[in-house]
Amino acid sequence: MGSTSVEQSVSEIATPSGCNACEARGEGICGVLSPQQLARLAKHSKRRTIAAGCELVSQGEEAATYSNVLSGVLKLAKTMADGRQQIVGLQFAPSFAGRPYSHRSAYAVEAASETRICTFPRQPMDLLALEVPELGHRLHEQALSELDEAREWMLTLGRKDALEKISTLLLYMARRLDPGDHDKKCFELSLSRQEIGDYLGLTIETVSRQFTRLRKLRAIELENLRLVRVPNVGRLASLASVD
Amino acid sequence: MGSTSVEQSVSEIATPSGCNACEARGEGICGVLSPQQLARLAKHSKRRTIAAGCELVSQGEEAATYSNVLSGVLKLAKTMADGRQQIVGLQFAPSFAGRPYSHRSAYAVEAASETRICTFPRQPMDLLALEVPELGHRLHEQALSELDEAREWMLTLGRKDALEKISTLLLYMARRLDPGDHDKKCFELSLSRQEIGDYLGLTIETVSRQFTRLRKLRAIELENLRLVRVPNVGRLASLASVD
DNA sequence: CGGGTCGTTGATACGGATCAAGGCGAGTGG
DNA sequence: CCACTCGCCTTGATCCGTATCAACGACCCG
Repeated sequence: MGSTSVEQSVSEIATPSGCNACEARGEGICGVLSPQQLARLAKHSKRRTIAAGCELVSQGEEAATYSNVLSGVLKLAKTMADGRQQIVGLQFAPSFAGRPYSHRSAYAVEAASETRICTFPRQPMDLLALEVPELGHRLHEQALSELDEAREWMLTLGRKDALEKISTLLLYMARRLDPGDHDKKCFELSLSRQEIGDYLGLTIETVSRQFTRLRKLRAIELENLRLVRVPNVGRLASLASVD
Repeated sequence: MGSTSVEQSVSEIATPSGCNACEARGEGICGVLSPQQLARLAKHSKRRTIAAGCELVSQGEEAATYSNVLSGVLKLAKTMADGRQQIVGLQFAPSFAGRPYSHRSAYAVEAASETRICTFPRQPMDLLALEVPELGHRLHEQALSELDEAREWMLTLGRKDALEKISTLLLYMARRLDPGDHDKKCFELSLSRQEIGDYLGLTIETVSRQFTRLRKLRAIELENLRLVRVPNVGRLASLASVD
């Protein structure tokens, strides 16, 4: 699980003259900014493509920049002194990544898959968030929905068994990566078996066994190790003990 | 675990002409409001004393009011269809309780111990939060620190064993209920053994055994079932595997 | 081809759940 | 005042789900 440094994996640095064409402009936080405000931020912003496994911010570090996720998935992970690890959240496009208003990050931020992000320095962003109520509000809303998600996950971690945990994760990923309310879903899992274990408080062996179990139950099909097909979302949801 | 209704347990309703004397005024949400703004909120606010076990908001309900916790402890709990329960957070004075900007509550809010709160209707509060950046910011900060706390708890739930879980909880309660950086702490536990289990993903029997274990290890002393004395915070922290 | 990483599968160990019994304090009624 | 009950907690015996240990397969890359 050796994480590469950011510098090594920058494969594209472009000045964002093209905020207007940015895919995160609509739903992301930039959507609420006026052209002038956007210019203030964009002056120092950089687009980067981050390789899977690359660490953006390490645990305990006071990050100098925030990011918007343009595509791909970031994982937020806490590691204990003896190496035990817990993933405490994932960030999909087009979300904002960072802990607003200066705080050491209590977790590392790492690319789960190859990820494109737009980074910008913390200070102007914090100022803008205080000056522009709409921006502050957008960040607040995101924090609230991450809080809802974290609490939902506490229920999964504390009270579900291994099969329910894996089903819950697959359902969650399916909803994020193949949106819309089809009955069937298909998506590319952006986490390794180890990472799934670290998200659910399980070992890789248990993760693997439950995948096999779900396949035998015909709740999922695996095209390959990463490509998951869910033929019937309702059945998976009932295995996950989700509403 | 029968929860009484709010109405039955109101033992004191006073018009808050006395916001100025309010103990939550300084650190709480209200601290950032001008007298006029405060008046707008206070017009509809009510102080109540809530008995332990009384449910303020039920899971899935769209709450009509927010509250400030003046004293005591509220617990936030999620319950699955088959009855499994997980506590996903506690709120101590002087914090704000509620999900800003209208959303169904994903969890029930219940008094863990006898609790005094100040309630006020949602709508004027939401408006005020949008109009007064300082208030929005304060709520945002609280959401962020609850998020940090929830993620810390995910690590506890997913990766710690029973002894570490109980030690982590006791340390957390000690810090909240007996603040200051003494080496010794003493506090009244506001949760039953069942509730502790529901917070940590354990059964009451396991909770009880770990209490006994901690007593034998001389990491805690129990005056009675609820009154805990911690002779050496550092030792408890190392049992909790906390930084 | 050999070596490395990642995932799967099997055998066994162990921590916490479950089942069962009993203790203790508070409230109630005789 | 005591006997009784009820809720809450503790302790012991046993069971089971997941961790651990070990072997092996699939795939990739040198």
